[in-house]
Amino acid sequence: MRISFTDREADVMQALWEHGSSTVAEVREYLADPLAYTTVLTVLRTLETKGYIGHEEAGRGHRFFTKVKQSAARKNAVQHLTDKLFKGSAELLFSHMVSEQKLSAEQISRMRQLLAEHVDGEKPQ
Amino acid sequence: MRISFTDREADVMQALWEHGSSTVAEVREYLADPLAYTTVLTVLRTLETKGYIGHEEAGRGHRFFTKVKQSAARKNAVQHLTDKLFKGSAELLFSHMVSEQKLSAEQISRMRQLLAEHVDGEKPQ
DNA sequence: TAGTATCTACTACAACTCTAGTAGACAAGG
DNA sequence: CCTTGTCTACTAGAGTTGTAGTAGATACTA
Repeated sequence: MRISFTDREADVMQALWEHGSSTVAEVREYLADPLAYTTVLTVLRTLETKGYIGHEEAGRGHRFFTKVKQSAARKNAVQHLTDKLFKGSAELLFSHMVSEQKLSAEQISRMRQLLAEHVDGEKPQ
Repeated sequence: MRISFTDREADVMQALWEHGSSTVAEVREYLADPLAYTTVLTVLRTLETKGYIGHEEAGRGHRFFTKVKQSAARKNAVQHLTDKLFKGSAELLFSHMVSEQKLSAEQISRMRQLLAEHVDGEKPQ
């Protein structure tokens, strides 16, 4: 099943992943854009309807928590982007990132390091 | 200005980038999903309204052509994905790709090659 | 030139998105 | 107990997306 968020939903999920289960008021504070309390609540309920989050009673209010892993959502999003704009080729996406997304020398060297480690992990000598 | 496509719009843009300027009937053939002629036309008109494509008279019909570069759209999409799900860190996205997006050994070695070349390009000794 | 096929333009409509207001429940303060 | 604040549930409305039908123009065909 496809995991996908609208922009605003992604903001809210990000807040929940980052801060753990939260009340509406808390989520509202975490968000960069100033939204009405009810607006945040509506987004949360939408996410719950879609099955991406759940909630439990907590005193007078509710406390919302994620039900999908951030890594799963990321994987899904990267896959979707790859399919839609990079003809399904992760490699193409990668080479785009390297050439277009002006990366610093340090970033590049860290990436090389990462790749080297990954290869080592795959083929333990 | 933000460049963003809905899923269907992305399909159509992909077709136009890949095959060059095309008529409605042609785009319709390029698409994987079987859509009504009028549906394709509607998507094209939406894209035109948004300024992403243009059209010229061609015999009885129209011929549509892209007005934004594929690389620009890609860049924009990667940026957006990075912002929304990777806390704005391209590096995080990259490391996710390396660790989660099961890549073949060949792909990894090609990536390493790419990175090596990129560094050389940056610092011509 | 009358019929048929093909186009674009306009319209439709349900589902989803985004934002928020209002109503009603509930709890705390005095 | 009554007022006030906070919380969720319900409702709302404008905008977008996805899909397609109908109408009317235009061109080919017999």
